[in-house]
Amino acid sequence: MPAISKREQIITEALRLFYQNGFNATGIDRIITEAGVSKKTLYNHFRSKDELVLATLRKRDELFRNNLMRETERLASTPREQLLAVFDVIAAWFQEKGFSGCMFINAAAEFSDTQDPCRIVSAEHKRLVCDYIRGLAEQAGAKDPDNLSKQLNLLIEGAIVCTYVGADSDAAGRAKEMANVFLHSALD
Amino acid sequence: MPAISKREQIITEALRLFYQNGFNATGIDRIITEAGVSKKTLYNHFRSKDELVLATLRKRDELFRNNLMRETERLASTPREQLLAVFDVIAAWFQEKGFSGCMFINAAAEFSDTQDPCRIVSAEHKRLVCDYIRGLAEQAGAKDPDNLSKQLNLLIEGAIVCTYVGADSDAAGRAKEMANVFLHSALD
DNA sequence: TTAAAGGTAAACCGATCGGTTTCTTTTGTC
DNA sequence: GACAAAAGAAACCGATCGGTTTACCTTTAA
Repeated sequence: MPAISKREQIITEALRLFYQNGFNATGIDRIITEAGVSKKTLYNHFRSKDELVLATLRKRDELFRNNLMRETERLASTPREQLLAVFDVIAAWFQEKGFSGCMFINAAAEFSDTQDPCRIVSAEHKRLVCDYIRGLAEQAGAKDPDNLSKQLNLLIEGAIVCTYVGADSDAAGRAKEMANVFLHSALD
Repeated sequence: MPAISKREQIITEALRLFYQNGFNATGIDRIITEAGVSKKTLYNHFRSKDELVLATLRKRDELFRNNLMRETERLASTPREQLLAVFDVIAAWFQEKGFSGCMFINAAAEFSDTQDPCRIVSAEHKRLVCDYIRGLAEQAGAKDPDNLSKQLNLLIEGAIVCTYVGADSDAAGRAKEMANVFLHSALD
């Protein structure tokens, strides 16, 4: 067993390519070339491209949420401050080179069947991010944590789209200001 | 010259298929079959698939904004009410059968190059919608119409994503309530 | 020592991709 | 009725798609 398993190599490279260039636009041949792996090996680890796509989405969810939680808790110490810090974390994300929007929004755009496993994983990801925020809202003592978390989540999605599609360079900052308004009404 | 030109037939069908199934996933053969048109005719009217995609996006922008303005002005009479009515219009859009999110968000997901003409048209569309809202905000006498329009626009984008990706069934209603908060601070 | 497991490279598969070409038929106009 | 433009049907192009197969090469553990 090598330090980095072949499976991990493939997922890592597929993650990069799918995120950067889209799912349908990225062929298997491209993935195996850049991962430095043979086609047979890929199909030893994944039954089909669909299964690989699903595995990369799950990996992305894991990496994204871990980073979100780590950075949020690094930037602020109290739950209330953390609810705002979330917007600083996504602002930093928007600045990353290679930023290509939200991979799950992108996946939803390419897989039109709502029952497609990719769509289910994408909806699940959005729910999990919202769950994290609701946890912070509860800790902060919000009157209606569920409502507050859904409001902040909507602002996050809006900021992503305004930045990526609308090329609005300060959408994260605007969303943070807007979030502050709802924080006050939910916590004062 | 027939009542409906071949060009219009092609664009109409391409619009449906691209919106419903995605751009890369929709082949030329499928479009000509469903449009009832020969391949030669399609390539008489459009130099390439890329050009057809671009034409359908422009058509979509026209149809979408015309509908948005018409419905908004049908539902409410004063600019202030119209700013809120926008959210009722998108709520109705979300309910339409065949709703597949925002075609321009979807396009941005598939065309990763920011300089791609499709991306430029998509950004332009978002700007034009925002412009319309800013016009309403000006008429309503908002203190900072530009800021208000960007806030409301961000809420619209958030509602679209929460509905389509997150499967949140009341995102439009939530966005409307949130919009009302900013309307009050900008107009009172 | 050996044999299984897992790897590589490359040929191969049928299907589909975007796009072109050829030839025939229809269509609208003088 | 003659004629040119537009459209249709279908063969064809090279490239790529997702996926399989074959043959050979390492590693590793019994």
